[in-house]
Amino acid sequence: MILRMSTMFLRTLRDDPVDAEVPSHRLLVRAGYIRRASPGGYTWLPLGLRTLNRVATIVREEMDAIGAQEVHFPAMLPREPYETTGRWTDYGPNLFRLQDRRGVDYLLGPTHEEMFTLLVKDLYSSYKDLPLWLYQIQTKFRDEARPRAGLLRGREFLMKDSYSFDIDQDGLQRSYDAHRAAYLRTFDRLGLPYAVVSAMSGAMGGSASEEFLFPCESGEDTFVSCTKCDYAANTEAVRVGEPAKIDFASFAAAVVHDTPATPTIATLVDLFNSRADLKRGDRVWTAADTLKNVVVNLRHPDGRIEPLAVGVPGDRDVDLKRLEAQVAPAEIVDFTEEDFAKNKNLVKGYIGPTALGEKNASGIRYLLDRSIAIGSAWITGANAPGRHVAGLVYGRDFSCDGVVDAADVRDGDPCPKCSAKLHIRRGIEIGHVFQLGRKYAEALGLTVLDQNGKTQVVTMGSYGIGVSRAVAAIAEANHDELGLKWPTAVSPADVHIVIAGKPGDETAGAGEKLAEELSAKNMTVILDDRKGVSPGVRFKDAELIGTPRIIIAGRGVATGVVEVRDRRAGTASEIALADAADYVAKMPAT
RNA sequence: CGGGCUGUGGCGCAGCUUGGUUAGCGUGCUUGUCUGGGGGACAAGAGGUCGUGGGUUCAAAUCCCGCCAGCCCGACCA
Repeated sequence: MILRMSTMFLRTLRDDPVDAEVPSHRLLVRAGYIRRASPGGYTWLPLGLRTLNRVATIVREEMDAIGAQEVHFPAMLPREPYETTGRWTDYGPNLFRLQDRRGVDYLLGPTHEEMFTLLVKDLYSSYKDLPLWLYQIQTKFRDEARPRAGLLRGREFLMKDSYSFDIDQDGLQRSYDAHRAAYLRTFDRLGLPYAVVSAMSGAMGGSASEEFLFPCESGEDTFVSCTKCDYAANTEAVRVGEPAKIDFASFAAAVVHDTPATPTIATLVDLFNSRADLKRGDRVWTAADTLKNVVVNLRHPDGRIEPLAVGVPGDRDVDLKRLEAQVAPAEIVDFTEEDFAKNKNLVKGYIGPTALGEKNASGIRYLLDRSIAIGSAWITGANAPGRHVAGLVYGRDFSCDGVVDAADVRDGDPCPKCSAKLHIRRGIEIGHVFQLGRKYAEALGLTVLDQNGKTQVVTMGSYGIGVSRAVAAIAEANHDELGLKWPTAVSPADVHIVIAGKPGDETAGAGEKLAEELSAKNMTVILDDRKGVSPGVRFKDAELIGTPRIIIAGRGVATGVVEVRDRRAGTASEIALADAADYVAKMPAT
């Protein structure tokens, strides 16, 4: 197939679009792959659509290869199934909702667990039919509060979602493993580097869940990987080990001190180190000796607001994403000045554990970070303006209503598995495999009869790949200052022919002939046959568009050679015109 | 959700402080001539509800208010 630049619907931009910050967004717009159509919505131009389709094809091939079967649902879905599973409410403002002319509610599907579950319920009723793996490649809608970074976080995007249906947990594990393996092959073929990280969430119990993250500075997820063992996890999912108990039998009783004007951890530590009666003999006090207590509000899906206090070591911040993952589906919202005003037992800046907890004065549920050991002694708020208490011992002087993983995770923290140092990085989520269990099957009544004629609730898994996001991630991973440089497997064309000679000379004929030969070998060729465009522009556009091979039909044609460039390796060789098509066809994929 | 910055031909920008002829520059686009291996040269053109709605004024791109959109930062501080 020959794509002629003279007629292709394409306009490359000389300047970077100013509103595009991340490289993939900037280059995909500049090279004429996509155009913004609405906040978080993008139009795919011919080049972009070719790449999108190639990514989708690879995903499809790998799904088909493990025996999954493709179906296709509507994007516009009825309310009722989502009402049944509670997600009409749980998804909150992230769900696009609409009504028909009679006022009946619909939604634009953010993901399709309910519909797949009902489809299988509709048609299957025996264990003999299982396992069953179904998938679709479908446009998804999520009303993101802040779409950004082009395709990386849109409100409308293309996703492959698949679902497995098994009679029991063993079957689910096999389905999960098969999908996980297919994902590894898929991302390898797409030329995307990835880290597979544990995304197991406390609130979800033992359900296994792993994310495939493309490591990248502009990513929105933060994950850790161990420098020594194979442990890797989303920071939200990091579970630190239980600390050893400390014997506090010999500890002195807690003492309340006047600590005027110490509303922050830094001022508090400075005061303790500068006052003769407070400083320690053996070492200076640090922020890690203090216990800070943060109060937030939880907004439950039904709209109920519940205050929650969390205690973490003073040298750490509360990681709201981590905390939110554990209180899901509740969301965390600010604890405001008005809330402080309403609860007289909370003294802002001087909140201490003795006022917190369901049994204490404030009545606010109080959770302690898991890293805090029983028997550890702390400097912390004394619940009175300008007063702190020192030597307050957990397990002797105060208690809590539960433990939580809330403190931020840092580079160099010990690995929960082997205690070596953790390395922290950012990444873009490009895939997610998840053992759903029976939640949806139970809610929607998907059961089959087992070999004993007994009714069994089906066990499900769900597996997603962000197809349009993968295009952006591949662009992030494959570009330089000149433009894109696609892996062979997803490039919009296999080769780009630049005609660099004078108009009317033999270079145009040579380019045409080469294009025909390559096309006959089943390759897709971009042929720059534009009239009156200078060689410089042709070179720049070829590099910007970024096919892995570029052929220059220029001054060499007179002596029977063309230049063949490897855009990814940055190398070039002179090849005889007559051999060029064979040579390019045999170049290894990169 | 909060804060900051921004919105002027396709793209990148100036003009706004201090309101006042026909809103300007680069690039891109059209036409012509030249050029032809790194976004080439010269010339002549087309293209604008100055994001949007309201207000102030004799007069608004410019001042004021609302809204919409974009980018960045933040979201808890014991």
